[in-house]
Amino acid sequence: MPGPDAARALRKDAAANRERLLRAASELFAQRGLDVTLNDIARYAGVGVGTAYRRFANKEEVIDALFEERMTQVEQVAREAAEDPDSWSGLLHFLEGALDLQHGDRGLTQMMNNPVLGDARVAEVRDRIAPLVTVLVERAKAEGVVRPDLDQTDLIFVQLALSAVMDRTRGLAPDLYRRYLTVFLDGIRTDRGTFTPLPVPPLTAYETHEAMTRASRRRPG
Amino acid sequence: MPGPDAARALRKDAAANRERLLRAASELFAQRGLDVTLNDIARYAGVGVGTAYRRFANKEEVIDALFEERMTQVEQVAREAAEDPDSWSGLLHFLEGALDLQHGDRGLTQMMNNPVLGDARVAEVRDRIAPLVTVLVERAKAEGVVRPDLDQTDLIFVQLALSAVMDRTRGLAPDLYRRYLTVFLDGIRTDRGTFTPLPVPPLTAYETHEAMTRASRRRPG
DNA sequence: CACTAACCGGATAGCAAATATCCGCTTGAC
DNA sequence: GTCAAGCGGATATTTGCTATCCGGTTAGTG
Repeated sequence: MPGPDAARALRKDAAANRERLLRAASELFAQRGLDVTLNDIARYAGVGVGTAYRRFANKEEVIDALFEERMTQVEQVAREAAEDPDSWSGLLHFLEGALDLQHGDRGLTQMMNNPVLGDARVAEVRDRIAPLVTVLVERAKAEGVVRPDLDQTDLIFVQLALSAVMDRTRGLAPDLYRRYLTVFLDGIRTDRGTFTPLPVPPLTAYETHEAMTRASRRRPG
Repeated sequence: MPGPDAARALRKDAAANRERLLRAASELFAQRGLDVTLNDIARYAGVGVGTAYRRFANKEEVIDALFEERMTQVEQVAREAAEDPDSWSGLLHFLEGALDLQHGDRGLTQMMNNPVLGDARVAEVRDRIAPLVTVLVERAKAEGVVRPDLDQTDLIFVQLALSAVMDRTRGLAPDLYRRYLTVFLDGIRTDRGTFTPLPVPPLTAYETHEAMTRASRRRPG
């Protein structure tokens, strides 16, 4: 009885189904977040539930299989940002880029903000990304383009804060969060003569009420 | 068969138990959020489950009974803020006050940010508070102390964003959110010569990892 | 083509957690 | 003293997800 995915070549159809499952999971996670069911994923993939469970022991294994590639995207953004010769635009690039990824993928937000996976797995990725963020912030501080009391960890929490807005306004004004990103940036930049124009109009009072009144997820935070 | 709480005087012991239940609910909601069970509440109140269900048809009815007084606190803060002769300090007072209330009451955050109650109920409260916020923002804009593209609805979303941080760091650095409130305020104030010192130290990298790695609730969001 | 190990679908068993009821016993109020 | 009102808490019900099982199908090989 080989556990799911013992390291042995799968039959062609099985391998194909595994791929369909991963693609389906990827889409569903992006649209609806990580709490879709493995059964949902199977149905969406056009495959029996049994097949899903034969290929993956449980949902976490599916998440794990997608975790790497998603986090690599984030790492990529951080790396580009850290390599930007202009430290301010690097910072900008990182925050905008990371948030934009989450913007297109609800599951990614949950992967980044929740303990969905084993500590070890998460720690490994963090150890790859954290140093880049440190560079980003320290460099900007050294050059005096941002407030001196800014900390690397602040970027994490800002991202967390803004993703809460994103989540609430998804499907109504999905990029409203960019208003607050802009305000935040104006709050940390040294050379702010005049305000950076807000890139997105505010919601009307009615729309705001709509947004706050919609069901969340079930749950998420 | 009178439904729970038909408008008829309760026997003395019954009335007392109702009070104990409400007090228990208030504390549990504050500590653990709205998703505690009616059974939890009964146990905490030192009362049988049956008693709880005799007094309230379900948890929502308990929330509803507490909703009013909680929201009145928020309204109070908004009113004080709107009456502050200094429009900037009014704004400050509102945001700090509202967030501080949430700081001490996890359930309140959920009441404010989630559709836990009927639309009608929420709409009524909103109609009482929204005008005050409008005054606050419009006045500050008119006096030129904040950026002209600030909108009243922005205060709502900032509060939402910061409460996400608060929720994540509760029990580790419960007032970390004040860092980001300060940055936000620096991002909207016109007369910022120098940065407002951040009122709270950042988390260490390790603490940040801790915070992001802890279980959320079940979920919320 | 014949054969079989691998694979498939999806009904359904299992499980967990919350909700809500029921009923025999107790107590406040008149 | 009487009894409607109230009490406790074991337990039935519900809900929604997780995971298995098994009869039927198919890829791959000689």
